[in-house]
Amino acid sequence: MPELPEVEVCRLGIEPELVGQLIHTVVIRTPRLRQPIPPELVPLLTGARILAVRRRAKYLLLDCAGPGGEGSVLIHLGMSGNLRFVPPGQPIEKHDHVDLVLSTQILRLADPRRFGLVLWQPGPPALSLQHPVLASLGVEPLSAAFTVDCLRQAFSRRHGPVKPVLMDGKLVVGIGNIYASESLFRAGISPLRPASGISRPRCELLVAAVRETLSDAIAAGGSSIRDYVHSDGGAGCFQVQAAVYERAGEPCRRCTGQVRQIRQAGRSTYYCPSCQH
DNA sequence: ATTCCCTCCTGCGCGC
DNA sequence: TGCGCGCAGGAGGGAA
Repeated sequence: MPELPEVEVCRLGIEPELVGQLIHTVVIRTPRLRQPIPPELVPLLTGARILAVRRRAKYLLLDCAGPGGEGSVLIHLGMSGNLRFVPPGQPIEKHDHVDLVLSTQILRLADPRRFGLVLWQPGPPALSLQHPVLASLGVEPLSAAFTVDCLRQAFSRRHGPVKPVLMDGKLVVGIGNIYASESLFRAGISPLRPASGISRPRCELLVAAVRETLSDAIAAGGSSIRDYVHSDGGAGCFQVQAAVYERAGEPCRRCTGQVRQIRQAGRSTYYCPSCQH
């Protein structure tokens, strides 16, 4: 489900509830996610305190310190994961896989498709970025490091269509299938255009478009597409504003044309052929 | 090195 | 009503 904005909205929602809290117990009901949940998580986290809640790409990082030492919990929500606070005694539902039991509430991870991850990186918070799943990730699109030069460098050796390239986390993180289409629409760039051939002025447009699209989505509370829910249970509302995503055949919001749906690298792409070149 | 295809898994909407 | 099919926010691995 979640791309960068949804993960960031989730982080913003859970951070004030989690920081400073003591973890009473951890319950792993379903260890089999995309990778097995490391069983040592239970003894390591029992009695530990949560010091910070950070985000890197689409991963949430819970920095913890306790009797078993310090380390960070890495959580990825995959396609269908969500984190919610529930009161003690809340009945377990079918896809509730992990509980972080705090003093007055439980942080519960549910993930029907089980494409998510819960991992552990021992050591101080700075070391968490060296975990194998994080070590070779690209630049954060909302950081100062995401510049036109950075994007041009990344595009220079990529001769395939720009849309799948934009989704490659080795270059830029956090841009998934929705926001790739939306950002390209905002920049007026065709998803079919070869990445390496995009001019500097167009790269400038794209950097700005990615930043704006992601920030707007965060401000709007994340996407409400399909089963996305906030940690407090409220739905996001970005879909209302989606310019092209899942709007095949509908009128473009900017011109009189129709939104078209194509397939790229196995994923649906939406764009307006008359606005995007 | 880059690019595409497949896979992991469940649920949903659609056509028949 | 029910069944089969295709598709769905991700991302890593392997083949070409």
